[in-house]
Amino acid sequence: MKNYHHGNLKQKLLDEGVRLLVEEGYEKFSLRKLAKRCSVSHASPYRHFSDKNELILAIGREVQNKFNNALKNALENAEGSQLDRIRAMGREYVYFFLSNPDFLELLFLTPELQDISCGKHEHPEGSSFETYLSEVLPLFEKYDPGLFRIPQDPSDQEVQIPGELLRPWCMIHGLTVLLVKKALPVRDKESLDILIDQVLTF
Amino acid sequence: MKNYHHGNLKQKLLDEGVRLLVEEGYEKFSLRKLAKRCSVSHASPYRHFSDKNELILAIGREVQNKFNNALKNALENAEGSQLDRIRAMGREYVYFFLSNPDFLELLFLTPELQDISCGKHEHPEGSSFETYLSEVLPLFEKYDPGLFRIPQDPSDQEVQIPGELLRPWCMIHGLTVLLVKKALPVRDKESLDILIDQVLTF
DNA sequence: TTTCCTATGTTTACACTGTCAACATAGGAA
DNA sequence: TTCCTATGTTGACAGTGTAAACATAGGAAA
Repeated sequence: MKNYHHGNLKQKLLDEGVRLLVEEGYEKFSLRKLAKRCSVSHASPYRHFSDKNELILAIGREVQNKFNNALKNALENAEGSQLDRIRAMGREYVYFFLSNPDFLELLFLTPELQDISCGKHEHPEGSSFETYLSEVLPLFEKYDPGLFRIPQDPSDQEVQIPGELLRPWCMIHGLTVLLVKKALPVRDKESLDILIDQVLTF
Repeated sequence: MKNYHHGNLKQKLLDEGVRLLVEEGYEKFSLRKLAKRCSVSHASPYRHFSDKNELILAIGREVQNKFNNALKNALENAEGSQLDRIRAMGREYVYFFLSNPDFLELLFLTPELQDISCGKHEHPEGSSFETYLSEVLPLFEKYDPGLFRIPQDPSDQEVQIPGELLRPWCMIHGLTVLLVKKALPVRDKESLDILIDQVLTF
């Protein structure tokens, strides 16, 4: 039997998994469909992931990395004032989820993935919020960097995120949800960018 | 056979459905479990709802109504300046989802439900965003009410929501997500309220 | 009262799902 | 050359959504 061993099934599962997720949506995603797509029997994913949850979590990390890189690039290539740079990142934030609406669910709603996107830092890449903080931090040298650390023990903590960083994040995330869910109609990219700037005004 | 006909199964499915959803979470929710809970055979829900989706959509509307009423009450009972009243509503917004985290998924992520929570108005109760707009509108008499209408045809529309209303909504929704997903630790209700006020400062 | 219709329930069946255990083999380590 | 293990396959199982065929309670009509 030829190609009994696949070679690099794990990565193929991840790549094809992202595609399947985009095509079918989170609800209709299934392990067996994914296995079939990779031309492999329905149980073989279990050699690489202990669980469906574990697979989706890994896919989430892939998407998370893309998202973080997109934000980082936008921030690094932006010019102008601090506010200009934050706005550039905000645009990228919106674009990212607008062109892949299912990623919004994936990153912020999958029960196991919420830790990745929002807070706890079990894997080295860090959460999008942490990336946001650490990237935006240099724009605000006046603050003590210690202020931005997300505490290890959530049970005994004071609110530590300064409003100057928290508020843009809340704002742009809320706007993204409204846009992705089509609560706000936008005519074209111009008016979208105007809307983003309008919202990111402090 | 006694009680062959149930009496009011439809409402019981909705009530028990909300409970099941809270207990098991959105992922593990199943029609058959719900039927068993209602002491009824697994196919009987189909006499009242054409679909699992349709049932969840109906449950969503129940939750939506609770949510809208909670916001409305908070706004009506609030005193003080316009900003004070918006902040009161913001607190209620956060409390609601913090005490029932699964409702956040239900209202804003269920594919079919996004229309309910966010924008399109197929049912009379209106979306939470519309409720928000129509309730908050009186606080801003200086604006033309026409500005706040969500347009019927999304394809040919200008951005029409004034920033004074859009920004608080984005803000409080983004904050809610961060809090529900535990990205931001809060010690107690006092510091939570401080955080909300901090974020809702314009 | 009797008849019969329909709303609402049940039963059975099917394809599909996640998951596991038993098995098979490719390809490197000893 | 031998054998081990990582990686694949096959078959089974319980649970899922859904549809079709069937049953009856309880009111409408006679």
